[in-house]
Amino acid sequence: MRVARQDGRRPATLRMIAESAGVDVSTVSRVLNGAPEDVARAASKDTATAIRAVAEQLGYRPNPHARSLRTSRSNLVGVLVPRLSDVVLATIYEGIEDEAAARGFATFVMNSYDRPDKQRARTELALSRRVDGLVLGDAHSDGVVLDEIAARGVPFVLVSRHTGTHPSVTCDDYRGGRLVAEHFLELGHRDVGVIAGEPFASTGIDRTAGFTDRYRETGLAVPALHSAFDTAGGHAAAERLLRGDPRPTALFAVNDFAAIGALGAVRDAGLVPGADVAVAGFNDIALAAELPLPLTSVRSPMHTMGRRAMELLAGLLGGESPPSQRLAPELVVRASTRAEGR
Amino acid sequence: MRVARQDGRRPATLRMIAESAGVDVSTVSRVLNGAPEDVARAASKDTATAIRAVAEQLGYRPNPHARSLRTSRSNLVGVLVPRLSDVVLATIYEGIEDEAAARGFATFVMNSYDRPDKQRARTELALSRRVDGLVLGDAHSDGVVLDEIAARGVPFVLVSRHTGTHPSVTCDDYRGGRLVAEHFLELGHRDVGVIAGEPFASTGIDRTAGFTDRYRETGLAVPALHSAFDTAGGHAAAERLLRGDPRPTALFAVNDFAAIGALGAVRDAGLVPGADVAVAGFNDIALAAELPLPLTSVRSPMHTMGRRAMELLAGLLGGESPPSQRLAPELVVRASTRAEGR
DNA sequence: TCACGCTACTCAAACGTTTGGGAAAATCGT
DNA sequence: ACGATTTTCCCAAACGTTTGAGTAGCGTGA
Repeated sequence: MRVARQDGRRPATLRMIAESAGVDVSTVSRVLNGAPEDVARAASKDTATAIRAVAEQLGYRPNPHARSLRTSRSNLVGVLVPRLSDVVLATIYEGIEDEAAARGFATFVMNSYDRPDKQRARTELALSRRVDGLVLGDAHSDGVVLDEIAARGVPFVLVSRHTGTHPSVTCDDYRGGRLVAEHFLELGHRDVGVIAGEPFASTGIDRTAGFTDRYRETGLAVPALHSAFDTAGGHAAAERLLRGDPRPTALFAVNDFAAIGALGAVRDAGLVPGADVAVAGFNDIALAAELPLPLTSVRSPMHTMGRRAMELLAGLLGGESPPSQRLAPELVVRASTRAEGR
Repeated sequence: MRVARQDGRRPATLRMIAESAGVDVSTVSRVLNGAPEDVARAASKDTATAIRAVAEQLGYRPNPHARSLRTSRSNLVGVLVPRLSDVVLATIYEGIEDEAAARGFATFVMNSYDRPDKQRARTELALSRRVDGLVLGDAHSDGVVLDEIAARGVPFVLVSRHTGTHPSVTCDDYRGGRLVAEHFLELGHRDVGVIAGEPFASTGIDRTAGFTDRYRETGLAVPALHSAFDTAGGHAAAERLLRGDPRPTALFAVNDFAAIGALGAVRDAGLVPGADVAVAGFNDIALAAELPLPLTSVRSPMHTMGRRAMELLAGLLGGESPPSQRLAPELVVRASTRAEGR
């Protein structure tokens, strides 16, 4: 096993290798960490392999702090999310992390709890850690914190939510909302309601807009209620919508957790979810398929969104200005809308 | 708004402050980043305030790379978890992050997917980033990867799972298992089964042991089946347990997601969960209370575990050797076990 | 033979901090 | 008034890298 490496001693440095190989540290640097053309001009094939041998034997790992200090590039990126214990954001972050790792970046994640003061404070913290850029999953549609960050010239991309013209990778939420509307219309639902999520999140806004636009096109108005993105929020909103007259026969929650809460509210109202009232959610989290009453949901490519966002940021850091992306959603129909409404 | 700071220009350095204040950079360093006694010996009250004024005006932030290079301390810690999109681990990580931030540490999180090769690779990555220490949430009970890490002299603490004598912060899982057994016994369940989780995780092992020990004390044997920690795993294991003769009237899943899967399996078997078969889980994730059939579960202090783990690591890095901690679990009874079994 | 251009290197400075060791100036004790 | 002490500060080296600029030695063509 190649475990022991350098047990008690300090980590190997370029200088140690240089001395051991009888060359200058600059030569070692170019051979070990330089571009192929650099290494060609820096040393003969023989010295290069000799250097590499010593490096391997000493277990050399470049010191990232020294490198960052010299190059003023940290290969660090900061990631801000509303809340990591929300599985949607956690999954997006997994995508970000995977892509970042593949590109040699390391990431810091932090929760902003969707609070502007925390957003500012956490951004500040990331910046003080000298990140090269940021991936923001907690953009608010008013965009004020974002504009502040942009004004400071910090490269960043948005993920999941979008705002203004800032580069972003999102799901085509509007399209997703329409998909649900189509589905409900096909099932014959004419009295429906939307649990619209937080008013500052483009996800909820767009999903709601897609849905209501489609209904408006058929001449039907749709009541929509804002709510927290969690079960409690969904429950409360559904409760109120179910008191409407006429009572909706189908509910669209812009988020799976809210949809789960809605299922509970339907049951609490003495109705049978899926039969009396159809319920659809959004994101298609793993749990949706496993619920006692499997939940119809719009699958959003969360992991891919994360990857793409990191790709975009890498592009940005490389001096390009890659275009925003909107990824296609997909409706997954399950029992919670399969039985005929009414 | 104090936004503009230093728009286009490079970040402020000690030298810039020193020149602007007419003192040496070492003086500035001591005043700005030194211990109170240091600053006292470094400059008069007046110069100190003058220096601080300039620093503030220039928006000075110490360069962490330069500092780390000089001190060979990074104030970085690496965190390894099986999977961040598991809400249990995400919540623990939130605790870690909160405590780390409060102590001026930044954290890298990475998924190991409970695979030893990934554990090694990710550890290597963290180490190459020069973390001061690690928090490991993915310890396997065989402990081989851990021993390798320990042999390299890297400070680390375990969280959620424990192994050997490595410092750890865990829930008292054994106790938690016993609590569920007590509860089941009080309800009169004599034929029960355990969905035991992965065989390499101390969480599953201890929870199962606590439960079966309690039953053994009353002279009853308990069938236990290993499973993945997710709904699918719980579903499959429950299915098999329900085929037992006599058929169990209560199931204990060592994890809430597995419990949710078990609920589905009970229903699929034509039985009524909560009435025909009681089901209890572990962790008491937020969802447990919100399910159509609210789930009885053992609450484990996930966030606190994270915080404490980071505290422990900080202690370790400070040269102490703080003792491992086992935090108390708490049984939360809900409808999934409230109706009489049988 | 000499100017020339390679090849294979070396030199030295710089990135922004921290920190041990002074040292000049001010203050104090007697 | 003079040595001792304290206050207030400066000097310089070091952490490990990268990178622009140079150079010794060698082969080549005329």
